[in-house]
Amino acid sequence: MNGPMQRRTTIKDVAEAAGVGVATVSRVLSGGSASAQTRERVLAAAARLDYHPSALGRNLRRQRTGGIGLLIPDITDAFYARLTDGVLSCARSYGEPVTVGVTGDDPEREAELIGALIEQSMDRVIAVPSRDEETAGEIWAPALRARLNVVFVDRRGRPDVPSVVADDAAGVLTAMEYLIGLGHKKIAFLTRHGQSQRVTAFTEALASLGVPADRGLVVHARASRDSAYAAAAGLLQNRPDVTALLAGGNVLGEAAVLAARELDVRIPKDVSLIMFDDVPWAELCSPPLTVVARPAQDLGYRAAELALRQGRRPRTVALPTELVVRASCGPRLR
Amino acid sequence: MNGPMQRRTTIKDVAEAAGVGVATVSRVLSGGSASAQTRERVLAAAARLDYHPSALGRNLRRQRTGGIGLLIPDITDAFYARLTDGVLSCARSYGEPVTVGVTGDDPEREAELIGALIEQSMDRVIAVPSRDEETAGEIWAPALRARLNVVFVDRRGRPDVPSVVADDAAGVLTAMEYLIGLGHKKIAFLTRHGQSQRVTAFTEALASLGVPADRGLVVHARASRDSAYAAAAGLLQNRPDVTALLAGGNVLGEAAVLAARELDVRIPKDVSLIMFDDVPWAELCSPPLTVVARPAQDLGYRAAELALRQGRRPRTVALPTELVVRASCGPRLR
DNA sequence: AACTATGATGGAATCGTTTCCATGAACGGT
DNA sequence: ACCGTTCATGGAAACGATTCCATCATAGTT
Repeated sequence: MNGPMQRRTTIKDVAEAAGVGVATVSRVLSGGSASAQTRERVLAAAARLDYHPSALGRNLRRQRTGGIGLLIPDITDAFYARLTDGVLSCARSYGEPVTVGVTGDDPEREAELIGALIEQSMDRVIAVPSRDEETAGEIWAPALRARLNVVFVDRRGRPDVPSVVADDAAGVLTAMEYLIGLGHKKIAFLTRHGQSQRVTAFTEALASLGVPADRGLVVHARASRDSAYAAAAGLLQNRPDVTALLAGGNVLGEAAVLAARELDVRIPKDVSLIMFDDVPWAELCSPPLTVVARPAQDLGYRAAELALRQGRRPRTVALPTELVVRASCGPRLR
Repeated sequence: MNGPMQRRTTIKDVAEAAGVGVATVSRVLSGGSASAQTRERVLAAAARLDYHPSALGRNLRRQRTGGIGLLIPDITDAFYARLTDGVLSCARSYGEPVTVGVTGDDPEREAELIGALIEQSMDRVIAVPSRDEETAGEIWAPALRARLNVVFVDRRGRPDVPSVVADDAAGVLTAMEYLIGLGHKKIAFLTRHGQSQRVTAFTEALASLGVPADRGLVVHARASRDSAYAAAAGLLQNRPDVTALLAGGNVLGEAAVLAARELDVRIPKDVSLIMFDDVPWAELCSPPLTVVARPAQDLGYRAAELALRQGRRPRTVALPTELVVRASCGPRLR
């Protein structure tokens, strides 16, 4: 701005101003041994010089950067936005910054972001792994070799890395019980990458509730919103026998609602709908959507607590899901 | 994991293995002067030792941390999630990480987060300032003194800091023209902190279109979702003469839809509704909402480009808004 | 008075990379 | 053969904070 750049005040300046050694200033500012008189002089000098320590020297000496690295698939997905909010809340209470990266569920991008975190020696990482156990193991091996404190969230990645997840299986089961209780037998599951546990739970729930499985009723969409819409529309068009739909995420739920409207499929008269995740707009739909609510903020908060924790850590933390019944499900009419 | 922690490979190891000096390794890896033969030997040694430079030494030597700091009011607000997505997209194309902080529109939290960015010597910052020009000036003074490259986004903060904003005034005017064109005279504006420019534009639009202003029709909500709902419900209850409502943000729009439903106010028969920001669920509502669309991702992307830019920068970048007509507005019936 | 223990203090090494600047080799011209 | 220029090269300083360890002063005990 105005005039030549002034040199930033350093610990040497404070030491000189207080008439002590730099080790003494460092001890005073970080709680080490110092007499009351020395402490007073140092703090007065620091205040007078408006001294703010630089993290750069500290980071080099300690061989690590503070803060948390967070890797998520999509920040515009309301669920991941709220999960991020949970991480930020917890991190803030510890005074730790959060560096966010979006992987797009692409393993190459994930590997690149992991490399960047290692380069910064950011040793606490929370991630929604883009791949399941075997490939995630490989992608995350450099991070573990570099001794990063990794916590997976929302999905399990490798068995030896702690994870914080929602009890998806219970959520799916509860939803299926509800729909089957309403008489539905032809229930579709709209899913996408990263939801293999929900797919497994769907199949197992059908078996345990005595409903014949129909493999054609598990429809996979790709990562984009357009693909989700196409999958939903395709299902509603090609399978008019379907009377209930479980959407594995809120982007899929959104696609299902739009496709139903476009095809004049009435919810819940023609098709009952349950979607995963309670997002604010679930209530705004007409009818308001019944959802399997997963505690996004809590998942994030707990993952951050685990990542910031020293010493022994639990292997997996599972948080409960909850069926929130609104008005998008009705009895089977055909 | 297994065995004692191995020391990380450093540039000295590579130098020794290649039989050169560390300055030579540094030059080879960062594009300086080196013979072809030397270059080959250094790169082979680096590959063989699986050497990855540490940013910690570089940061200290250069007196700065790479990456961008981003301060926004609320990551769970769909508009800010998409703005963040835009910042992340641009940053990724430059290979720069992004550290995210949530201010909650609280000046104290903002000041604290600014301090943390200065401590890390993170010298490129994008922020939605929590306050208007005068107070933002004061809060951001330390950042400017520390010569951080600051760009404000979505809101203007101080005149001497570049900003990337949407043309809110034009957006409000277009919306008001549309509503007045439909015959509405009693138009309410539901707003919250940080939207003073939209409020001003609302008042000016009424004046320029010859509609008498009614100060009771500008209703301020506080920062929370609950407060937004209370404000919307209060307005609809206390002012049955209102036939149109402009919501200044998507959280306010959501509150208006919920309150209308709760009070059996039909949209658009009883009250027409336009809200700011096109969010994915605007289309999901019944009826789908007419919106003033602001390009959230573009705002973020352009702000990141500006923040990463060297040399001379434009003072303000204004991106256009667009009225997206769906089905939540109708002619005045009373 | 001498000895021992304890706490405060400070000089300097350390962390890893960048970059300055001196040095030497090689090449071209006279 | 000598001189001047250019390019490659490497030793070491620098960046700022932390932390180790030697030193000294003080207090208590014998």
